[in-house]
Amino acid sequence: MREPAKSKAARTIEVINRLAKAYPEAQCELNFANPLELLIATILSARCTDRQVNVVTARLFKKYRSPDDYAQSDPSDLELDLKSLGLYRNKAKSIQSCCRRLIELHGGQVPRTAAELMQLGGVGRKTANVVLGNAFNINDGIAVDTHVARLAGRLGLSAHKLPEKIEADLKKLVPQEKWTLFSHWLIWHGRRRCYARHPDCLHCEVNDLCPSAFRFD
DNA sequence: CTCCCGATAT
DNA sequence: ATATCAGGAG
Repeated sequence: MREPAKSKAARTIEVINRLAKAYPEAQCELNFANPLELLIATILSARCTDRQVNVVTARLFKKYRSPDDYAQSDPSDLELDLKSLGLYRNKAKSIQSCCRRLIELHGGQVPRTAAELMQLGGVGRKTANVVLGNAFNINDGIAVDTHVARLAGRLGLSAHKLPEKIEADLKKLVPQEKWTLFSHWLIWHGRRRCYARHPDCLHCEVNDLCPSAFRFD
């Protein structure tokens, strides 16, 4: 007699327990010293690796220390500083409009609600959730990036493609106090085991809980 | 939906 | 050569 299939809720809790044990040190891998730096770093992280972002921000954060520094800088100068990241024109434009509105609407301070963050240029749900969770320790949402989207699909936790819908599914399955950490666990697992191209299901800590395991050979 | 885009791994 | 990387705007 075979075990009845676990409910999705119970499976999610088991996945959380396993990944928490596998990655006890999981945390944000973008380097930052204050909320503004995390906001900028997260805008820059679109479609490029954290490692690349950290190389650029190491010198960027010495050159630009306040929203005014970004807002008043020559756009083409800022573009050059961001060139190695790709999408650098968009990112420069986003940072400048973001910092202008930061000054106009919030006195240069980074706001602490998703709605206010998303009114800033270049800031969507994912970036807002990252800043709230990692700069302010506010579990207001689950940051759904490329890794979280991919793993939520493979693990059978959401059948949707749109990040907002995936986030809504995950919020029902994950205890709110773990929303920020949950993103980190999936991201760390995505980077170290559940790769986009050839996931290492053989050594995966949750392969027995994963409906997609060993289907990538 | 398309566009933005360089660095890296395969 | 091609896929992928902490997405967001038009």
